Amino acid sequence: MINIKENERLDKLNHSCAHLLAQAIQHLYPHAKFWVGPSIEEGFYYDIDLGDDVISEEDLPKIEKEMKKCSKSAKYIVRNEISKEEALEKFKDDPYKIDLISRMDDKDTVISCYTQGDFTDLCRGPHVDNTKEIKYFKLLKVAGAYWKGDSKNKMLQRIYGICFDNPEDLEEHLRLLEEAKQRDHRKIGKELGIYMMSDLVGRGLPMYLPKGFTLWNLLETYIRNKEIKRGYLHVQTPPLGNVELYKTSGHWDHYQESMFPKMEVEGEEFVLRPMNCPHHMVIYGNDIHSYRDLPLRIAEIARDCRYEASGALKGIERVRTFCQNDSHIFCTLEQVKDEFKGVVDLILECYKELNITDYKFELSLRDPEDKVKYHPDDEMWNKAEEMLRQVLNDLGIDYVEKIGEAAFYGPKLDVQVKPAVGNEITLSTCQLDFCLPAKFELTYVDSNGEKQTPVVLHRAVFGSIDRFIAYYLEETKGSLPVWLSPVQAVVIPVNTEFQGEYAKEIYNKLRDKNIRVELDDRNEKLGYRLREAQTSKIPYTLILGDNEKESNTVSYRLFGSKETTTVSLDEFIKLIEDEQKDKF
RNA sequence: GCCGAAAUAGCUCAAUUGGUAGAGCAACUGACUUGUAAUCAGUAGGUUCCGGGUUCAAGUCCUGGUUUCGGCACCA
Repeated sequence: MINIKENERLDKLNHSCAHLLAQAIQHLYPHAKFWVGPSIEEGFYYDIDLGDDVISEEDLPKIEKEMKKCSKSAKYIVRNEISKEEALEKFKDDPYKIDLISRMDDKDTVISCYTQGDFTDLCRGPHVDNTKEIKYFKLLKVAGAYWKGDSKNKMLQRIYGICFDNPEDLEEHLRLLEEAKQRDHRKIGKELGIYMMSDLVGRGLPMYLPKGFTLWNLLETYIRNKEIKRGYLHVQTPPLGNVELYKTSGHWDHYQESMFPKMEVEGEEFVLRPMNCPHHMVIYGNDIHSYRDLPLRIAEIARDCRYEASGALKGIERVRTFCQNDSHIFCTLEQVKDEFKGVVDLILECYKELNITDYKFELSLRDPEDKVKYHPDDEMWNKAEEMLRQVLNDLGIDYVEKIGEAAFYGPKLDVQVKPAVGNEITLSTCQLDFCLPAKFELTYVDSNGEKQTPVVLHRAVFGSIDRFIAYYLEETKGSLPVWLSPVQAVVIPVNTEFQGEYAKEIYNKLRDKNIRVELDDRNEKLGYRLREAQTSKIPYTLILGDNEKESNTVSYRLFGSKETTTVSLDEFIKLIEDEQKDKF
């Protein structure tokens, strides 16, 4: 999908379209006050204070009509530069503009305004020359948005839209938006019987159906085997813990609002765990460790519960209980770089095998100003952040730095992807931690016989299995690779009476080989059953008629293809086995 | 959590200004025995998300709640 910000002309056009929107709003709602209206990757928006008025989606056509009228009036968009004092005077009745102006640097005395006909807006520009250039646009959605992005502030109304230079591009964009909706994991997940939700169970609490759980188990086996090959040691710990555990870790102070409330039993207080680090710290502390034991990689596919804001829930992408493919690597300071490299290498290896190509790395750093959230040890932070930077540079990995996105205990590397609908999400994460081991008083004995505190890397390749499945369904449009398909093949006898036995025989033989196969010998026409196999996105459809029965072969059709290939059963089995070779 | 919208059969959706809740698919029964994306006929299926209210009459209007969707904030 096109990124408006990357195209100078479209960037300008969309920004100007935001002004056109504001002009139309001013005509229709004369009391409206305007905050900001920038262009963004997917078009533009304008944040508006309408007082007690409400704009809903059904008002958009009316606003678009007024915008068209403003566009047709063909006014030049004229830039004026004024001083700060003049600006303060000019916009004295507009608290939002006053706020913007007064925050501007005093040295930067020149303030620019853009005027088109009866509408003037404070703005840096640049803009297109004339409103008549803004022709092919569409208002897409209305939303609430906090003033200055702060939830403590008043909520303004935001209108989103997009603008192009010609009707074809606009239409194409709208088509892509529609297509994205079609591959939303919530839609595919329902169609393919991956998971379900129930009000009776509770919101944000997904239940995986047989097909979904088959996929889940395959992913678990896949990643666990990879970890075993890389020297990880798997453990199992309980999905809840004593409140003291989280007071020790610091999560009680830093993370409580995301946790389900504590429960009290016989005077003891417990919480459902929101993450697994504390448990793993305790496991490390169960033994004394020599430097010879390190790095010690403790891993677990572990269930966590987080009390996510109700408005944040989204299918299985954002839920209130999920499983992390988690690990904590305990190591010496000298080992951090190699271990970190190992984690990045594992992530890249998995992405390659899963054919995930559209992702980016983010290095999340602390906000040095935020002394409340972040452990106040600048030296520690600087060291940790520099270490991660160095490894990324060594590996030649492109990344962007994000200030204020770090965990409270250390900086992290996140792998970000874009889902079909909505904001970027984190798929994988690797976090460096100099804090928790000290809080749990963890030690190892170094070569001089002295106690040292280990460093910990927190990492998850599948940040959550649930979220990974969500993303992967969208990436593959539900058409999973053979080695991950819940149903790899379906056997269809052409005629249930004459080839039914042969079909059953083939079905049984495939099942004996651990191939995930279904038999469709319902009394329906071949076309009907074939269609269903295709809409279920099953990779192989085996069609067995007299020809196959007599020659002791199978004919298969690959998902999405119209071609039929006839082979012996052994050849077919080998075909499937080859596709999952080296995956488990 | 906040702003806005929505919720009708298992699924996808209809139902004029308030006036008899309907279709396709799926399910079930029967017939048909089928060679590469929907065989035909019949049957059954509903507290119209849940409470309360207005009205002769509510899927439709008002009101409280629940869930979902689009955003914001938060985030694996």
